[in-house]
Amino acid sequence: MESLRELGTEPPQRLDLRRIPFSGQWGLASSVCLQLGKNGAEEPVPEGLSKKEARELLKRRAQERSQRLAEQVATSLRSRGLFADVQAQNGYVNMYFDTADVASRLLRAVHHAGPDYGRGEPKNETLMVEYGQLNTHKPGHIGHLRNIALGQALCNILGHDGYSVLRATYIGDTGAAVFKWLWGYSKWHQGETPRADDGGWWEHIYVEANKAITENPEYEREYRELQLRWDQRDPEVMDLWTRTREVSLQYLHNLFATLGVEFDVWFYESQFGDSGKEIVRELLDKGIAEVDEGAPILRLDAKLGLDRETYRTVVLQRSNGTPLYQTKELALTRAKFDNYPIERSLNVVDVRQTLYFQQVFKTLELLGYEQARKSGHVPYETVVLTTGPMSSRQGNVVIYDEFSADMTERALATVREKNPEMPPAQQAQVARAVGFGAMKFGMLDRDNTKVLVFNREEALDFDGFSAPYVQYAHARACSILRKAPEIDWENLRVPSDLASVETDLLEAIGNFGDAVGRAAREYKPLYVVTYAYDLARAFADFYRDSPVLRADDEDLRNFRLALVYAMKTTLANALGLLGIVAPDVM
RNA sequence: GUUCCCGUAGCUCAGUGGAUAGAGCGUUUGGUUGCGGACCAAAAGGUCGGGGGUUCGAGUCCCUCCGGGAACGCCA
Repeated sequence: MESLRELGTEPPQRLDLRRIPFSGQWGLASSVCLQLGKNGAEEPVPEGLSKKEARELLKRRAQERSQRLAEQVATSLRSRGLFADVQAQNGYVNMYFDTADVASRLLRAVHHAGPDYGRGEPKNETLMVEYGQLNTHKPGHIGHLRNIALGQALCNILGHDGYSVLRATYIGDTGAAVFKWLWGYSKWHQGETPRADDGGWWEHIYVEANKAITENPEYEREYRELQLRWDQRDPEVMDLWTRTREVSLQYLHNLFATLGVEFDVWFYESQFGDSGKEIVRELLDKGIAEVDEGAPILRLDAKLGLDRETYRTVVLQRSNGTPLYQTKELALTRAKFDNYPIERSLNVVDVRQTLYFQQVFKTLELLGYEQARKSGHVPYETVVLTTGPMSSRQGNVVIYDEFSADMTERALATVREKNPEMPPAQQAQVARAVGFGAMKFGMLDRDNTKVLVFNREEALDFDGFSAPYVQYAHARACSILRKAPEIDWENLRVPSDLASVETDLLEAIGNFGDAVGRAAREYKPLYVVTYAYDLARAFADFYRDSPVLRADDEDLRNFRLALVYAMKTTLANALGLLGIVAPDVM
């Protein structure tokens, strides 16, 4: 600012400072001269130019003015000696720091923080994140996998960024599908022992029952009667439901366990029917809701005085008095607000339910729940097959158990090929890390807003932009560190003439906290995925060009070892946030 | 009809209003005196769906059109 005044130019109110696009040196850039450059560029334009040409000319003049101004500012700043260097480039003023100093601070910071490297400031806020909403009496499929991978990563990321996170799941144990399954089971599979380890078995019974019920009105009546008996707590039906539900829940626990997922709170759909009806009564009593065609409804847009269709109208309960999905959702969300010390509640659910969640949170706002304002739906697009959407009714789903078995089997074959001398137990362990890593990575490697077309061949491909690539970088770093002497942190000396592969790697390591913060702010684990890949790539470039163990100078070797250590630590942290194991060997 | 999302290299996708739009796969050509070749290098490949606008500056923001998907009162 002072430099600008010295030059007789009045600086703007706020000085814009940004990081210089990295090319070997760290520093800050200001575009202030670009903004000022437009002044005085409107000198007369020569006759005979087209409008476009005139515009281009003015643009060019502004550019030149900016650059001249930037050069003057740079000269002035240089003389003050605050920065290691100051340069004018493309109209920007670039102020550079001392490279070795920045590098040294960064490496020590990573060493000091270890697993906490990249943590955000404590936020003093508790969130509840709900994900992994599976149904009992049905298998998990790859659509659920995207949900679980996203939810798990999001919880880890929010936690690392400084929030206190409660992990919750909500299990559908009373939907129509459950009763169709129960009907089919008692009709044709009575003697069979329910299986906690076989999603396909549950799927088969459901698909068979659904088909029969659709085709035969008599069966339709039978299944509805079963549902009615459950509503009336008929002992025989309750017993069947309880027994099979128990095993099915065991299946779900197993499924979550293989993915390394643990929840602090389990909610069940069957808990919220009655409390849902209570909320509906309350909404009617307070005059917020009304009855229309026999069903309680809430005209949200009218209630909120909105002209444009936004929240529309929500039907709160069936006209026959039974609860709807959204009835229970209201009760569930209120239970979260009432029973847990949370400021925010997030639901990781696919994008098709956006409107319902907007309605639920708005309704609770009308009931005076302040937490509802900050709460919300974290939507993501669906997983579809190359043949179209999955439909568990028709049975064209890719069942989770079968897919994960494929993945680990394929991984095991690769491990055996690459490491024939490795003990079988370790081969299996590495294969699990790689198989599950690749599976999750494949679910996280695109934006939430994009439909994921599942392609088995691509999913099984471990090359390129994939978990194994990133995991491999980690294993290689571990391998170098295993063979190296202890790092002498006391006498860490960073050379002043760093190679570009070294500064690029340092830059990548230093970006971790930003990636975590951004991913937490925008609820997008993808940022951590691309970050982890970029870091691994920077490391690959580094160890190709910069020998570590064979570095000819002791200080240089010590520095490079510290660099490898910092990269390994950061990469392990990043993979950990994604729920992916970082193997020491592979 | 209303609202929301998507459209970037042959394919699948990144890209925080900022400096020369990047990866992976695929294609072509290469790489063992080498810390582990699940790797690396080079080449080819772009009207960022079209058109307006805002801005010193637009793939990014606004408007509009086109193409694809989704949600819209008693399914979950």
